[in-house]
Amino acid sequence: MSNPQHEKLLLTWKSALRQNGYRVTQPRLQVMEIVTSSDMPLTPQEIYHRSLELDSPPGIASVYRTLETLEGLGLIQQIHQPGGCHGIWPALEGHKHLLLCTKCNHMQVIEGNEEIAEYISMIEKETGYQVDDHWLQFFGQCEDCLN
Amino acid sequence: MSNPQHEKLLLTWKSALRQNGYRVTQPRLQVMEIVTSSDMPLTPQEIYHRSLELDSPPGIASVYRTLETLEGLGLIQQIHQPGGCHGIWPALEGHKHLLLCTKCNHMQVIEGNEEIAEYISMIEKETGYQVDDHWLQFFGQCEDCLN
DNA sequence: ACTGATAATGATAATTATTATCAATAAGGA
DNA sequence: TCCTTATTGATAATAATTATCATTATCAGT
Repeated sequence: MSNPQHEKLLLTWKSALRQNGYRVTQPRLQVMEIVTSSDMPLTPQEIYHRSLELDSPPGIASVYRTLETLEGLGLIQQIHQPGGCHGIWPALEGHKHLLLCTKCNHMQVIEGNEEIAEYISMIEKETGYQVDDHWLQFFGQCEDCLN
Repeated sequence: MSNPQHEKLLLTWKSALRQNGYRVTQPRLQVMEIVTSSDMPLTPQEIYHRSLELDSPPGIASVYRTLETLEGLGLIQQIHQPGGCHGIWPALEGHKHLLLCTKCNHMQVIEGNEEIAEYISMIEKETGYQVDDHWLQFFGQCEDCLN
């Protein structure tokens, strides 16, 4: 509803489906409508429950299938927030940045300094947000995996 | 095994348990041993499966309970990586940074620029990593929730 | 607009992950 | 060593996701 890209995005997605040999079906349209019009990230379950307000809601399986398809086309991505996922690691003291190897999953912790303090105050001014915390992770390959 | 903080961390955790009225039990020790000695984030399932190598492995329920306790004491935290979690959002084009309101879940996308380019090259020099991507999220309160 | 091939759906069973239950066990203070 | 009770193991319950398959609806070709 509040996403201004809503209409434009829907058109893009529909043609992306067609161009890749997928049919533009009712259940897919319903899911895409919900996803593109939301102003916050939604879980598959949340999308499904929102769809129940509609006249002929899609089955839960179609919601998952549609999301799988959209992700395969690179149209959606997962957003990660504290409180989800499962990677367990000893708690980090103070403010740290993470460096993760996408090959071997090795994780390295970097002491966070003032690298982005200026950036943060700029963001606060521009957006009106009060930034309490940030989360900076780098992904790449560690020394071992490069050789 | 490769975590150098291993022994020290275990001692810290054991006294933290005792100081908070928790008993230091066999299953808890087994889980803590696995978590502190790993050089990569592990899911509860991964921890459980690793524990099966041990002589009297803990039950799966105790693995979850131990992790819950350790998290409650602030000794562990979850690490999020692409591929987990469930928040669905239209794919972002180019490089963006995220601003998330921890009260209303509103998400705002910020155009990523060169704010941390210097920081990245410094990290590459210091660690030997090749950084392919990064992930910068800010958490706080949006303008609306502040009022 | 109609038709046919088949991709996609709905309903539901199966699988997987996590949490709850409760009698039996073991930690640790006296 | 004993006693209290926090904790455990086994397993049932719940929740989330994926697989199965007969039926349906999309859309290319008339």
